[in-house]
Amino acid sequence: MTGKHEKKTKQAINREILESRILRSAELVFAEKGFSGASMERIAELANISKQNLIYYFANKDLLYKKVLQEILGIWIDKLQLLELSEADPETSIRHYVKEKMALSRDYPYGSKVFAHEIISGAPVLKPYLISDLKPQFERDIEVVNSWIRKGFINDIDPAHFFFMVWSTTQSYADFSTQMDILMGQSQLQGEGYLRAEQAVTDLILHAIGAGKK
Amino acid sequence: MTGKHEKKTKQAINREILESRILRSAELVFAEKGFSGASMERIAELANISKQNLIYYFANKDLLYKKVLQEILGIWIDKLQLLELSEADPETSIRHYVKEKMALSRDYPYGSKVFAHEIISGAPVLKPYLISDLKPQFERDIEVVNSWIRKGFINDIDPAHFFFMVWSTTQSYADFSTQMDILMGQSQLQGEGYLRAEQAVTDLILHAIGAGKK
DNA sequence: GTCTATAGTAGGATAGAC
DNA sequence: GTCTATCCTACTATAGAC
Repeated sequence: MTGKHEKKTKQAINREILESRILRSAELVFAEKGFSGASMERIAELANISKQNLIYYFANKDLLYKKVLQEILGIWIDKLQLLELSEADPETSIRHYVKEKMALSRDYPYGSKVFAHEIISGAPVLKPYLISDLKPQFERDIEVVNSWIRKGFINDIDPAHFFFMVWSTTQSYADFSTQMDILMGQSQLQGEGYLRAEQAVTDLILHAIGAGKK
Repeated sequence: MTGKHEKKTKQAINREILESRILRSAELVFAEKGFSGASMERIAELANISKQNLIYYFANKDLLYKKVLQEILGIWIDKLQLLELSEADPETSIRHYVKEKMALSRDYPYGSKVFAHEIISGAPVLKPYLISDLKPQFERDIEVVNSWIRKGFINDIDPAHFFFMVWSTTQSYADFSTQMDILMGQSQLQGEGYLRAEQAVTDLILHAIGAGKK
């Protein structure tokens, strides 16, 4: 009935859907148990397929782990280019940057946790990608901040350590959410509470660099 | 020759030395591989004893892991009481607090990483201790900051999110050192470089809350 | 493309000699 | 207290039927 090409497309779409379901399951398990603690069985179970079928789609655990990591790093690098906004004033740029980073922590908490596990473990898999993909962007963004300093728009801060602060602070809302939930009560960081967190972080960071003083 | 009691003491001392050597080895392996990735064999190897002998001192992996976690949490809670300094002005208190926290990241990087792995994984072991030991101190410290705000010493910030920022920023110098080394060059965070980091972080945080304006 | 069965291996833990 | 030998479980990965 259906032509060969149409059939293939449908298959391809199904495959894509299943693969992304597998990747989301893997993300969750790697986030909770780390690489070694994650079992292919558990990932398959969450994706509602058999372990053997999982291996059909992703030949082994290493490959699956690598895919999950590349996915989250790709999203991060894609969404976070301070450079794009270099025309804008520091306050607008930083507000946007922090908002995006906080949104990533809210929308991809498991990816963030997998990334954190990986870096803490010494980045055995991700190291080359940090060098090739993250470092160039980091250096461009440093230059943007330096130009703000030269123009007197913000305080004479250390740009590298400033970025470390923004990253660690915003990412902690994903990585350390367990601790925050314990200390504040879980409800304090959902819905409205998360907006308050975003506002608080933005305010602290803007004051930290003296933005908005013109 | 030696009396019974003296002998026992000597044994006890040797035991203590060996146990702390084991704990340091375990800290390192748990930091690099997480709980599941760490093998008792590897820990024993680092401590220069046999796996079976390791089990003689620490009956199983869970127990060893728990000990390592309790040790680092104990050190942190012990050294970080903002309350103790509530008599001092905000700038002095915060300078001291950040300095201590940065020192902990430098001196106990592996402990910090084990802690991070644990929290990211949902704090399955540490949760009760966070509730019983960390939370009360957190609430006292929140009150100290609130009193500063009431007296007009610092900006009207959100104390909880302020602490999250300080913790995540300072701990990232232990947990995310791999990433920092890649981005800045490893030499940039040793010796003098670490002092510069401490200075940069302190400045950013003091400005963030508007301390020192009196 | 999905399943059953199973090979292969790593690692935690125990028993018992010395 | 330390060692050798061994058991047992959990998990990755492969082979082959359907």
